[in-house]
Amino acid sequence: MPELPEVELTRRRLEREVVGKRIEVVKVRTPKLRLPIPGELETVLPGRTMRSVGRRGKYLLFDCEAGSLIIHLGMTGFLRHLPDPLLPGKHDHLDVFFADGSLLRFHDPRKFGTVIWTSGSPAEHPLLSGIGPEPLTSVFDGSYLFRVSRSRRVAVKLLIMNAAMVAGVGNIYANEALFRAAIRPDRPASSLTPAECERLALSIREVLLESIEQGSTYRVAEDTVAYHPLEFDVYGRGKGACTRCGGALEEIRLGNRSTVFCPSCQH
DNA sequence: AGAATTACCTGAGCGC
DNA sequence: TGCGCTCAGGTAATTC
Repeated sequence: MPELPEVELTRRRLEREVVGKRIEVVKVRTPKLRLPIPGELETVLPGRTMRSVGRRGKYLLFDCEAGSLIIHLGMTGFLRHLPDPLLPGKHDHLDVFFADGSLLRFHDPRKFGTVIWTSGSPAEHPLLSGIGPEPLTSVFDGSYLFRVSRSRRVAVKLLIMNAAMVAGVGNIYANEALFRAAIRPDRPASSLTPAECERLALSIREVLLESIEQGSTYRVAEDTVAYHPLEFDVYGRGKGACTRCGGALEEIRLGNRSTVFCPSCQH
């Protein structure tokens, strides 16, 4: 599933592919996602030029002069820029046709994705305004994590997956970062020491950055979309052995999400 | 305010 | 071969 690294790689790819292109026609094929795709896209976007592609957490922000198209890929969404329009297939929910004949297509089988239009600043949109600091900026560090965790007894894994606390950390990288920081995911957030918060903030930055770097060398084939081939230490390895000590990993559920950790390495 | 729970959705994998 | 079941999970909304 697209996590922050995949969204960032998508941003970089689309920045190369669609910035500067003039929108000619917009077709909303599936209005009913979890949140409806606004029909006004079809009237407000044509004639506008895509000026930039930004990112806030896992939201992609397309500056379209009159406002911004905001897209979240959800679990299974992806965006492709096609030089020559192919006929839309199943789960192709939104097409943005450009004046040069190419096409930006949003595809999402599970319909967890979100498409938003705002005529104002994306940062001020209600769905984005409450998002916490970007994990790859200096605003996010151990002291920040320590400060916001003091009044929280929730499991630390759920804290770092809370977008209001820090943007864009999903289940995969929450598991990986906690393993790297040697912290048990079910520890109450308020029990973390300043040193542990420092390790955790650093680990989150590292796993995200490494994933972006690995993914950037991974070429997406013309008709398929694949995510980076990173091998994980704990995620998806519930019955496996710890890559560090060789002991048995343990799998539990936190917030109804699969959680894997090493009971002997993580404390 | 913080915590817990639910809804949304479909493909994949599995047992039979 | 196919049926029914479970699982995957980000986020908004709801409830306590």
